[in-house]
Amino acid sequence: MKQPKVTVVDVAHAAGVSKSTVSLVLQGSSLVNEATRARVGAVIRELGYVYNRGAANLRQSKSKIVGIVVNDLTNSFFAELAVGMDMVVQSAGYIQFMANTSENADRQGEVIASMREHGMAGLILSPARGTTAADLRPLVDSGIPVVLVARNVPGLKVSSVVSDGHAGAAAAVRHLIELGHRRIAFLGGFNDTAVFDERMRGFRDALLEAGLDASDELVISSAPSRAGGVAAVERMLAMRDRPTAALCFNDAVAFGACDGLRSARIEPGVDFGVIGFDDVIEAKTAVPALTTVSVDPQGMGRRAAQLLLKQINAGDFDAEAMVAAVRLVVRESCGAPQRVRELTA
Amino acid sequence: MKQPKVTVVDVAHAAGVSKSTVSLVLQGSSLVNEATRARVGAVIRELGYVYNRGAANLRQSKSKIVGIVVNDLTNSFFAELAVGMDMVVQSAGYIQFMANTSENADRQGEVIASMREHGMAGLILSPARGTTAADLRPLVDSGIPVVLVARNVPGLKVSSVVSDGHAGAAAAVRHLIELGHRRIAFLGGFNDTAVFDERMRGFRDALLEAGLDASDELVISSAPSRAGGVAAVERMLAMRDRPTAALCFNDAVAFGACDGLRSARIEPGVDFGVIGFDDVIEAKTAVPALTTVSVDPQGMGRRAAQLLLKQINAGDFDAEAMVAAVRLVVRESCGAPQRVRELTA
DNA sequence: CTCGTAATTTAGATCGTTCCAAATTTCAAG
DNA sequence: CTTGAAATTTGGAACGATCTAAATTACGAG
Repeated sequence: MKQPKVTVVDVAHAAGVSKSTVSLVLQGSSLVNEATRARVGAVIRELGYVYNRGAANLRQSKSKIVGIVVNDLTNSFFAELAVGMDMVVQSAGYIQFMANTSENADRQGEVIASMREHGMAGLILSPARGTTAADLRPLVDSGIPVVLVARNVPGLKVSSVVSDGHAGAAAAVRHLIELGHRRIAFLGGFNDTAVFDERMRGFRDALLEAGLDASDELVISSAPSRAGGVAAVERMLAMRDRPTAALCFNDAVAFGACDGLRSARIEPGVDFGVIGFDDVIEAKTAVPALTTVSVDPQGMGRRAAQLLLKQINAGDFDAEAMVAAVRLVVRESCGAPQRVRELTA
Repeated sequence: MKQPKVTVVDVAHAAGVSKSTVSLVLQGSSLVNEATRARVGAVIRELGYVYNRGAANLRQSKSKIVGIVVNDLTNSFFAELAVGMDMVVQSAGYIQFMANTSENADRQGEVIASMREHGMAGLILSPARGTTAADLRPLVDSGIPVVLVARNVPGLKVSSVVSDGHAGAAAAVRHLIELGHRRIAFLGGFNDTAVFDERMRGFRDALLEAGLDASDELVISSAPSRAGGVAAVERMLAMRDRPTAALCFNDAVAFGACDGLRSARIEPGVDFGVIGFDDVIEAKTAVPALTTVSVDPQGMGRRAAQLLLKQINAGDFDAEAMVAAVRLVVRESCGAPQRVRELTA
């Protein structure tokens, strides 16, 4: 079982040439004679030679490895993101270290350090909650290209690809207003994150633009989860002047909000308008089907990977911020006339 | 920006010792004097030295890298699987190459070859459909530990971690029988896969054990997707002696089956019993909530990773087959008295 | 034949680490 | 002071590739 590992020298010896020639063949150089190339190729296959990229990198010091670090792979939004990256990384002939941090910034620091030691050429990071600029500064300063995706880290001069949370939230709110709602809440999400901030500002701007109330009490933050949605909706229902609709931080919160409404005997989509954010897979099949802001995570992942590869290949580069467009997918939970709009979107 | 990369020699020079001593410090050897260790450590931090694991591996020829190759990361079942592996791999101080194959065996071959060139110490593979023993033979023969997970590849002597499809299917069928069903179908899945075969046999054995009809016409294969479920249920409804319940190949098929039943004005969970397989996240929140066989993919991932690491550390090892237990989660789609059983499971 | 140029091939240094064998330092006992 | 064992430190050869500069071979022209 334990093969004694064949190297270029073995191949060279077996083919009756020098290791330099074998190296040339490996690189597909045009310098080598056709007959020689064929002979060496045959020997390579015969001996079952496996190229040692580590040894090569040592000399060349530029690897074909990128790092992908994601905060939560069990969330289908981020899984799609990762798959999008995977596609372009693979077809560019690179391979990726990929790690999940479970929103743990310490763990994130460890895996990034480990990837660095292993010689990654660049990193795509969907940062864990609580990631600070200081955490990433050493990496960025070392000159390794870094692309942040989905979430930004304030105070850091690196490239990023994020969705247009402001526009998405505003579009959602405008739609609710159009449906006749006049008092609208924003539910869920931790209010210390950049993503929350952006979506919430979109929410507020759209209200102000329509001359409606946008006071702070309408913004109820909570964990960005189903449970958080339940909690937030409870607090909302306790208000004296109750809203008639809500934009939720993400789809998980929206589902939780629906749960909470039902246990108060309020039917989401009929008695109360609910809109989510992200358009996760379940949004389409839930009851009622969730109106939500669709983000195309796979496309975002692809774009982030393309940006990273571009920066790796360019010796020098500047930080570049990309904002991915979003679109409102109208289904049933907002109480709109059924499905009419989704078809035209 | 472009740091001129500091090496052990630089550190050695700055600390006034030899590179051998620095190496010793790096490895935490007890041979080195406490004062020296401290001084070197300080210099390392000061210069921002980054360990080059590639160079080290070259000399030691044993890396801290494992490969994880998954057939479909957008499927939450496999995403959970990957997260389980990630957890144990990370805490063992390893780092993983991770790639998605989208059920493409060619792509799978490419990424595995690439990972090999990069020097992975072992591989966990959830094989793409159509993977043959011949595809993996060279890798296995090279002595690199391989663990197959979720799906097996017949004719290959490697370790594997799979769920107990036979027992799960049998338990589901017994439950349906207990509820009074006497004619039960098996819907969906490609009948040329090992997983299909196993679940289908569990289905048939449970029927025979109860003295019920288990003829071939009750097994209707199709794509293992929502669309496949719709198609399968249509064919089932065209039978003269119509079943009153069905076990589905997986949850996606089960959802499709529900869709198909509804468009025939048959209410799943009331007029017809449906059971799925895998217990994906949506199963709990669907309407009706899906009765299904729960597999604990994260636990399976963890076990697979533990097995792989064990084999990597053991110089020599034997192929080991693990079968993960499953449990039936009774919800509403099978028409059972609501929720009673889930609480006791 | 002999030459010069183009086409091939090659020796040997190098990348950043580990590891062996040997050298050096330390220090308590004689 | 010596001395020898224990404690530290170190030079230099690997590891498996690439790369440079130089060596060798081929071949058509004179």
